[in-house]
Amino acid sequence: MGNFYQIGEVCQATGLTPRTLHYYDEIGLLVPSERLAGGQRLYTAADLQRIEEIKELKRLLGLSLSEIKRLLDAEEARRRHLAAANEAPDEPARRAALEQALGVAEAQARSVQDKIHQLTEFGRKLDRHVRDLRRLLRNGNGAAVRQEAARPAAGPAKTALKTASVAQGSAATRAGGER
Amino acid sequence: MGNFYQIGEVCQATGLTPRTLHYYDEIGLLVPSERLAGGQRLYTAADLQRIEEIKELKRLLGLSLSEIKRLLDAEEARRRHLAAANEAPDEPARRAALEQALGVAEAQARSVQDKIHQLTEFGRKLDRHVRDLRRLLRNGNGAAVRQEAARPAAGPAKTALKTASVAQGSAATRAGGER
DNA sequence: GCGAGACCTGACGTGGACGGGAGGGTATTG
DNA sequence: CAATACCCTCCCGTCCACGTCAGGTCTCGC
Repeated sequence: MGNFYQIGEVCQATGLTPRTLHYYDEIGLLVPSERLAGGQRLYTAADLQRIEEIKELKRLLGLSLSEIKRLLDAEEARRRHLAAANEAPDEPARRAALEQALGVAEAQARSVQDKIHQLTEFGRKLDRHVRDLRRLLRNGNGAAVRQEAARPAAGPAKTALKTASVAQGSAATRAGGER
Repeated sequence: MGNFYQIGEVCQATGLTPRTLHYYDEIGLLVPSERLAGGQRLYTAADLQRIEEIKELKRLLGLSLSEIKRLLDAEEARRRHLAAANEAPDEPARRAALEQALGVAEAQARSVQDKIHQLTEFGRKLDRHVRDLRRLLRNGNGAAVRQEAARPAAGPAKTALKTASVAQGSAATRAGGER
C-alpha cells in the first residue's frame, strides 16, 4: 500500500515540471495523497492516473484547469456516490444522485460526439486537399491542370480587391444590415 | 463590388468583440483587407470566412493564435503556389512546391485523424459510464450492484517508474502538521 | 554528524488573449 | 452646423498557467 512517488519521479514519468505540480496542488486540481512530515509531497499511482486524465482532458478537449477540476471532482463524487449508494440511505436520494450523474455523463458524451463529428468534417476537408495535391503531382505535366475545384462553399476572393480609392469619401458601397 | 463590413458589423456577425479584432489585427492573424483614410477597418466576406476558420481551429483543435496564424498562412501560401504552379517557372520547382505542400497537408490530416481516434476512445469511455449508470438505475434495488469494473484506461505509461524507496519508516508520521 | 541532492515555500516575472477606459478623429443625420 | 454614433490608437489591468529565482528545509548515504 505504501508505494509512493516523489515529485521528481512523477515529473520524470509525466513530463510535467515540479512547478506545474506545485501549481496543480495550489489550485486543488491534484493534491498529493500524502505528505511527509517535512512537507514533501508523496503521490500514489492513483494520483498518476489522475495526472494522465488531466493531460488527456487538456489535450483532447482543450479544457481549462478549473473545468478539468470540476469534471474530475464530479467524477469522483459520482464514484463515491456509487459506492455509497449500495448501502443507500434512502432509495429516492440514491435515484436522484444516479440520475444527476447520468445527466452529466450524457451531456459530456454528447459534447464529445459533437466534437468528433466536427473534427471528422474537418478531416475530410484536409483529405480533399491531400487528394488534390496528389492528383496534381501524378499528372506531372504542368500545363492544363485544372485548379482545384471550389472547396467548401463560397469562392475565394479574386484579385478584384483593387479598392475603392481609400482616401476618397466616395469609397465603398458598404453592405450592411440594419440601421 | 466592394461590399465591406465595419468592425461593428463583423462583431455582430461573429460574436467577437472589437477589442478581439483589434488584437487579431495587431498580431497579424486577421488584417482587414481594407482601411478607410481615417483608419477604420473594412472587412470583406473573405475576412469573415477567415474569422470562422479561426474560431473553428480554436474550438476544434484548441490551437493557439500563433499556431492558427501559421496554419492559415501556410494554407494561403499553398493556394498561391498552386495558382502560380500552373504557369510554373520550371518543372522541378513546381514539383518541389507541390510536394512540400503535400507533406504539410498530410501531416495535418494525420494529426486530425489521430485526434479523432483519441476522442473516439474517450467517447467510448464515457459511453461505458453512461451504460453503467443506466443499468444501475434500471435495477432499482440498491443492493448487489457490482461496482463498475475498473477501467484499464489504456495507459501508455511509457517511462517505467521505479517505486519510490522513499522514507518507508517515516511515512506514518503525521502529515498535516506545521511546526 | 555532515555533505549532497531533492524538495519546500514565497514572491516576482512572463506570454497569451484579451478587457476597459481615456482622449480624440470621423461619418451620418436632423 | 451640431449632435450622435462609431471608430481609432495608446496604454494599463487581468486571468491563466506556469517559469524562475532565492533562501531555507528535509532525507539519505556515508
